[in-house]
Amino acid sequence: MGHSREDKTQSHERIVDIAARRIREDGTATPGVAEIMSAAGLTHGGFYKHFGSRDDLIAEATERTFAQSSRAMAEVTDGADDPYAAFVDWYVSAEHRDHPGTGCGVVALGADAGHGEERIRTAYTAQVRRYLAHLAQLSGDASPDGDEEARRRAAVTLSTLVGAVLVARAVNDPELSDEILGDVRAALKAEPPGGG
Amino acid sequence: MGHSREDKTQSHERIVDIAARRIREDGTATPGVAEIMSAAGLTHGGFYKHFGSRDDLIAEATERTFAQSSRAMAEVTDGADDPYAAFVDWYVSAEHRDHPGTGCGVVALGADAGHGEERIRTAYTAQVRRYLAHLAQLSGDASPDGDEEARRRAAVTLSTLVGAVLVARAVNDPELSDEILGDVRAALKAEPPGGG
DNA sequence: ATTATCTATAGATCTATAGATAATGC
DNA sequence: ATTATCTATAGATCTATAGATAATGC
Repeated sequence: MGHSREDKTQSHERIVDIAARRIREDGTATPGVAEIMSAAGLTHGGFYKHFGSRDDLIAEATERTFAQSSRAMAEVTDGADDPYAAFVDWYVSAEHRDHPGTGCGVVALGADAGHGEERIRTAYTAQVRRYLAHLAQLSGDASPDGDEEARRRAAVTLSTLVGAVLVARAVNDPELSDEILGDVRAALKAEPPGGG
Repeated sequence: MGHSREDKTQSHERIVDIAARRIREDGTATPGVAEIMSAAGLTHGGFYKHFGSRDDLIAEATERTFAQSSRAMAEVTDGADDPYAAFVDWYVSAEHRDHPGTGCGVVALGADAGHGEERIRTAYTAQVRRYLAHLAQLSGDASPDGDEEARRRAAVTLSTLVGAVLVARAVNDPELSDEILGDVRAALKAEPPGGG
């Protein structure tokens, strides 16, 4: 048995990390308490010393998902020659499509957030705002209404990114899936945010 | 008791219609056999005389969802002054966002299709192809590479439509949700498919 | 003494089946 | 006689709890 308080903290982190991956892979409803605890190397009995309920874990895992997304977004764009193109290429990639567990929660958890508890929706909404702000900032629009126009454009860009990955994951024809991703990458980069 | 063979056919249709609505509202995993049968005015015991398993019902309900989507798409564009604008306004509307049960399955079932059985993904893929063909056809592109270009554009447009409604349903700030829908409507109509 | 985790299990829920009931349809 | 639906229930699964165990930490 692991027993120290530090062990407990590490167990907690491990449980949340695993849940954050599993809910993106299979949705918030699918992974059970026993499965998640087992993946964390623990038995299910101790779960309720860590969380008040399964819903509490799912909410915490959702929040962690978006914290990870924020970091990933910054890592991808920071220091890139063309941050906007780097962001598009990262988001609309076969790699991202094929690994939802480590990918963006806005696409993986979109449907679940729509059906879910307020705490999940609040975390989701905050991440959408961060994406919009980041995308708008990447657009170097210098026109008078630049800020407002950039924000409008960011909403459209985000919708396109999210929709492309959602559909690319759902179709069971790999060629069609690749085609959608390729078309969206090309279109978004051909008309970058500040380019009008 | 209702007993005739016609009664059974009607019961079957009612069960599938209700399931097709409920899976779009809450996902394919949520509605139970008992709940769906009860909503159809029946008890759960008779379910397995209609379907081999719950999964069979969900697959049939998915297929019905997309059959309904195909009809809705045609109704919206047929006879419209500007079929493309009519389609965008219909898809990216508050009405569509607020009524997933009668709306498009490509957005409502996207995540479930990604996790789901092959039969669901096949129905989903067929509907994506129909949307792409319809959108490409609405684009009156007369340039040499018109067909190919129109198809590429359709993939981008579909991604934007789907992503906008997914995100608009998930955020819990009504103003942000309305803003995303409004921005996407304006952007897609400002740059219609054949317009370059 | 406290506590992090374990084993065992209660209680609820869900899919699926068995057998009864009351009509239809030959 | 057949069958569409009903009542009742078996069996599996899942969340949550109770009590035991073996360390930590004062």
